[in-house]
Amino acid sequence: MAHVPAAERRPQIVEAAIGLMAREGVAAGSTRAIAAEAGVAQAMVHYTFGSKQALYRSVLEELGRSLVARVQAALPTDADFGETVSALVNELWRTVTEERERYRLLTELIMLSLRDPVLRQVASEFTHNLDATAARLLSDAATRAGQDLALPAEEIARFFLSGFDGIVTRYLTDDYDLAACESTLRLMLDTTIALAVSDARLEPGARLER
Amino acid sequence: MAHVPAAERRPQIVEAAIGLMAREGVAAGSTRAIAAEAGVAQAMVHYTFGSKQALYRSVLEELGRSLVARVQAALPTDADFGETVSALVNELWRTVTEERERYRLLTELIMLSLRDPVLRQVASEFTHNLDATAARLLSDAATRAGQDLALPAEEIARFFLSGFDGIVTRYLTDDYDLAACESTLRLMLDTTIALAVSDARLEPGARLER
DNA sequence: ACGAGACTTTGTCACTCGACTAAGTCACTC
DNA sequence: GAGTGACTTAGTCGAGTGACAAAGTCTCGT
Repeated sequence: MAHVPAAERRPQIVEAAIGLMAREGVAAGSTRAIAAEAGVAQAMVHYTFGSKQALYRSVLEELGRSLVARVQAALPTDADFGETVSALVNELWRTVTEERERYRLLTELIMLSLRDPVLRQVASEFTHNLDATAARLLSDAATRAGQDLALPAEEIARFFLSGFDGIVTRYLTDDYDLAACESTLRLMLDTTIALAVSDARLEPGARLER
Repeated sequence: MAHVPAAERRPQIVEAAIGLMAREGVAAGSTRAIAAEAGVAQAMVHYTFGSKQALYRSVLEELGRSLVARVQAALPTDADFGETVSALVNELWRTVTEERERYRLLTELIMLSLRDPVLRQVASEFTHNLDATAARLLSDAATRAGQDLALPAEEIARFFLSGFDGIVTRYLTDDYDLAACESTLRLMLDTTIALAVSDARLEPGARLER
């Protein structure tokens, strides 16, 4: 193997880790298997990242980065509020279905991270980053359309992203019920838009105790 | 260790597995660790269940069974539609918050199961069972209140349960943002009820591409 | 009370894991 | 072009894994 600076080795190993783990699951992501996938010696992984945890951290960050980048790139330049939100949601869904294994890995990795104090931090930042990005996109779209949001953008973002996350879990569980997932997603999208633009809030509160 | 029929040994080991794995994560659920938690020899686990996979299967089934049982037990005897749904959702949320670690384990286990052909089946059945139960509870509540549902009960059930699942994921990710989760849940509940009883559907379709 | 079969234990097998060491090899700087 | 430091490799360590075999122990039906 030719000598390559660690800075170039890093993304190469991260990509190998993503490819392998997306294909065979997080549990298959041993340093040995990842090294083999990348075509380097096992000790290389520890030399480059220091620990398995640090590699996982990089993998998690890379998965989050690429997801957000792809969806943000689909932002329409001129469209009304509903169209803008629809376009973004469509791109998000398209990403999940086209890169299903990659997205499944992201979900697995987040669950795994919750047991590790360091990775937990990364997962938490990922979620908050997603929330903040969605909220910004929402309020930008409203401003551009000259509309006021009926609820705080953060609240709408959390509402939709939570729902989306649940739908994705179902999509991953049930291979073949794509139609049901898309129907639920459509409902979630329509609801979110209605929630965002309608002045009349849906039966205000007090349904939940405390 | 006294001699005990396998039929009694089984739930004892399952409970030990749940306790241990809820506390320390699925990854900590080796047959040795589980046996130690249950106070039996390691070989006992294989004698009783045949394989680790079969034990995990039993654990998954038990977690699902107890969750559904608890929520169903909270069904009000006489209440209008909104109150009934609210009561059930409150009980569901209370279950998740009170037995947080147990519920986190259920989530972890489902994700893990998706990589195993046998366990995948169990996870899929669990989800469908939840959907069917929720749909039945919904249409019963509507019937009792003399109301018609504006959408098929199954669709409403899937909508809510997807959203709930996503909120739980967030709750597990963010220890301290309980308030945000409960606020999103309230929104999800109000939306679901509005979706169920309103004649006017929210902006019918065409927002999602094929 | 005794035999059979269900339960239990100890011990081991073959394998995998993350991490590290020590001995290299290459590329870049002076 | 020599040498220094960054990169690469093979090899190993100790711990842990699921599974199983063999031998021992108890319980229940007869």
